[in-house]
Amino acid sequence: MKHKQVNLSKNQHIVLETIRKAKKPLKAYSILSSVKKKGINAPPQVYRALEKLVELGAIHKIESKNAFVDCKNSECETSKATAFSICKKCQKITEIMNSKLSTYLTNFQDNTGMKYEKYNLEFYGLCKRCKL
Amino acid sequence: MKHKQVNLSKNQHIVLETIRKAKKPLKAYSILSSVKKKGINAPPQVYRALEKLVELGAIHKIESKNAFVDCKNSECETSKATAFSICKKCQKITEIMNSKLSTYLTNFQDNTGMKYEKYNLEFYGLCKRCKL
DNA sequence: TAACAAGCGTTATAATATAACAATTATGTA
DNA sequence: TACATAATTGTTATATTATAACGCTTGTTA
Repeated sequence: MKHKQVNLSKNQHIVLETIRKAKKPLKAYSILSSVKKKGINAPPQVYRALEKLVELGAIHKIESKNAFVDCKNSECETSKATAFSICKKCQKITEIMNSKLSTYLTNFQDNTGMKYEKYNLEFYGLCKRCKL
Repeated sequence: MKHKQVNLSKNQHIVLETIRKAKKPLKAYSILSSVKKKGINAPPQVYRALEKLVELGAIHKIESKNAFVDCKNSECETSKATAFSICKKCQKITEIMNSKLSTYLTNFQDNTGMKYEKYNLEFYGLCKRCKL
């Protein structure tokens, strides 16, 4: 699985590596406290890096959690089509990579005449382990 | 079929009516300033009402905007399956009511063994008018 | 009518995010 | 090279969104 980090700036690189090492989605201020030892001191530095990384498709924002995960999908050049499953109990979040789903949603048209360029889908439920 | 607002408390009723009258999704603090004249003075009063109304399915939260809209879908007893289109330019937000879509997503299963109970889907793009 | 759940009002504060500005670094191109 | 310019950085301050905690009141129901 290929990772994208070639043209990243110093702060972008630090933030991305922090997110990649995490096993859970990270919140901005949690990232901030992790990277203070690397010389990143203030929120705007983190938020700017996050914004850029989202643009690049290197990470995704879980909107309902205000948290960030790295993109595991090598086909994901930009964050135009994202889907996640979120366990309500253990909070485990998994990116859903299902070509039928993404094809279905990418081609979806409602009756308002709107041209969709991007979507984000968040499923909630109980994961395999928490169901027991 | 019971009307959704019959059993609402005073604050819940005020907040719901404010959202219903609005033509756009409202943010919590915008609601707060609208309802000060009706005796609601502090954020927790608004947030409590919003939480309950979301639970009841009377309103939905647009996660990527931190804003609330009333549910236009009479079948929507609780907010278990929601989809919206969001215009990137004019910010117009429309609830998508499409039974094929909701059936497809409600029955969707990925390969992680997770049981989905709820989803929220947000499409972004340009609405008919802004496309021109 | 006692007991309990739900709701209320209030103060304070936590958590999330951005504005604004000056300085620095990277990149393209004449 | 040298200049323009776009991107990035560091910093302070502040805006925005959301919740904790506490005691009181109201509504429900056994």
